[in-house]
Amino acid sequence: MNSSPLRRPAEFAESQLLNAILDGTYPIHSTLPNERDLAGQLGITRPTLREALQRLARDGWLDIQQGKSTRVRDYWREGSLATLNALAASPHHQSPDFVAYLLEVRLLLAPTYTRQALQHASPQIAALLGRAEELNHDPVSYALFDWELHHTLTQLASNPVFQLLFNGFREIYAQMGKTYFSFEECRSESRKFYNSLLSCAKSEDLDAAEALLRETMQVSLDLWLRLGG
Amino acid sequence: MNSSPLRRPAEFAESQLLNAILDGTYPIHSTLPNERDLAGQLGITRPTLREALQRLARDGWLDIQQGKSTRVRDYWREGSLATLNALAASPHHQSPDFVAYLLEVRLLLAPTYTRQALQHASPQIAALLGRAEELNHDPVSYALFDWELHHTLTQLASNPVFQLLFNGFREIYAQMGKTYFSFEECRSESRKFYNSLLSCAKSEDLDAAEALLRETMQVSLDLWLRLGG
DNA sequence: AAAATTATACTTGTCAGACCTCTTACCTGT
DNA sequence: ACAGGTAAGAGGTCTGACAAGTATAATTTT
Repeated sequence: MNSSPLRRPAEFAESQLLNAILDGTYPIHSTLPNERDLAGQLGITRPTLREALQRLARDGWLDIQQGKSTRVRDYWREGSLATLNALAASPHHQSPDFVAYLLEVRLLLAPTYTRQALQHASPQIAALLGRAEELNHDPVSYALFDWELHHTLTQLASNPVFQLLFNGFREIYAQMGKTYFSFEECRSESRKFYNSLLSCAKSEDLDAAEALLRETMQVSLDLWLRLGG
Repeated sequence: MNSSPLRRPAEFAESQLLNAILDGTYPIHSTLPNERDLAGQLGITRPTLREALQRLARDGWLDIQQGKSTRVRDYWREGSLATLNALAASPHHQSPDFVAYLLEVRLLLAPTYTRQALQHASPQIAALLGRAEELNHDPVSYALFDWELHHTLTQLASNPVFQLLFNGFREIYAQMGKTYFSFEECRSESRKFYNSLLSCAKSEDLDAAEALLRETMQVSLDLWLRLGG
C-alpha cells in the first residue's frame, strides 16, 4: 500500500517489516531471515535494519535474542496499544470492529476521568467546550475537537494513568473519528453532548457530568453499531 | 541503584539513560549531549547507543529528529504505559500512589471483561479458579495467580483491547501485587473473591459475576487506601 | 538599514565490513 | 547410549567514514 512515501531507509524498513508481518509473509511464531540477508533484501545495511528491529521489538512485534533467530511474537496475545494502532490501520486482516471496541472501553473510563477533571478544573474545561460552537461541519474538525476534549479531560484527571492510557489511543482515535463523524447524526449527537457538558462544567455538577458521560458514551456506541451494521 | 547487573552494553546504556532522565540529570524538555559525546560518556559506541535511543524514543521518553538535538519528552503528558511501568519502578520522584491509580482503573474495566470472558469460556475460568485452593500463602504466589487470572480473563473477553491494555500493566501489576498481597487481610479477601467467582463461573451467572467484580475491585481499592494511609 | 539569501557549523541518519558472544546441533569419544 | 567438545549460524558490538537535515551567522541584495 504505502511503502514509498517513507523515504528514510530506517522508516522504510520498519514499515516493510510490519506490513510483511501483517500480511502473513512472516506469520506469528515464524522466524525472520537473519539480519544480513534481511538487510540485503530490504536494500539497507545491518545497523539501519537493527534500529528498525529494535523499535519493532519494543512495540511487541518481535522477540529478539542473541544466538537465536528473531521470531514474530503472538501480537494478539502479547501486544501493546501500539499493536492496536497498527492493526487498526492495516488493510490486511478481516478487520474486526475496532471502533466499537474502542468506544466500549471509553464508555467504561470516560465517566470517571471526566468527573475527576471537572472536580478541580471546570473553568478550563468550560472554556474548551465554548469553542465547540464555532466548529466546522466536517468530520475532521469534529474528530480533532473530540480528541482534544477527551485528551484534556484525561490530562486534568487526578489519576494520571488515564492520560497515559489515552496517549496510546491517539492514532486509532483520530482515524476512528474521521469515520464516525462522517455521519451527521453523530455530529449532531456530539454537539448536544458538548452543550450538556458545558452546563455541567459551569454549574460544577459532578454527578450530572458523570451520568451524562455514561449515557452519552453508550449512545455513541449504539449509534455506531446501528450505522455500521 | 541497579546499573552493573546489566552487562550488555546496549541494555546498560538504556538503563543509564532512563535513570538519568528520571533522576533529573536530563530534565523534561532538556537536550541530550550529541550522540558521539554521549556514547563516549557511556563507554559504548554510537551504533549501540543509537539502538538504545531508538528504543527509548519508541517508549515515549525521547524526541529524536534529524538535524536537531535529541530532547527529553514530557513523559507525564506524552508518555505511554511503558512510562507508567518505569515510573512505578523508579526510586526517584515523590512516588504518587500508583497502586491506587491502577486499582481504580481496574475497578472500571474488570467487571466488563470478566462478564465477557465468562460469557463464552466459563469452564476454562472455573478450572483456573480451582487452582486457587492450593495457593501458597506468600505474596509472590498470590501476585502471580492474580495476574494470571486477570490476564486470562482479558484474553477470553470478546473485546481484544482489554488484553492489549492489560499487557501494558504487566510489570507494574506484578510489582504492585507483591506489596498488596503482603497483607494477610488482602490475601484473605482475594481467597473469598476467587471462591465467589468460581461459583459464578460454575452457574454461568454473568450478572452476579459483574456485580461481584464491581464490589470486590472497590473493596480492594478501599483496603489498599486504608492500609497504605 | 532591513530583508532575503547564502555559507557554515552543528545535529542525527546511513553506510561498510570487521570481530565478539551466545545458542544450537552435530559429532566425536567413551 | 551418553557426555563432552566442536563448529556453524544467529544476534551484539566496534570502528570510522560520509550523507542529510537544521539552525545560526555571515553575506548579499533590496
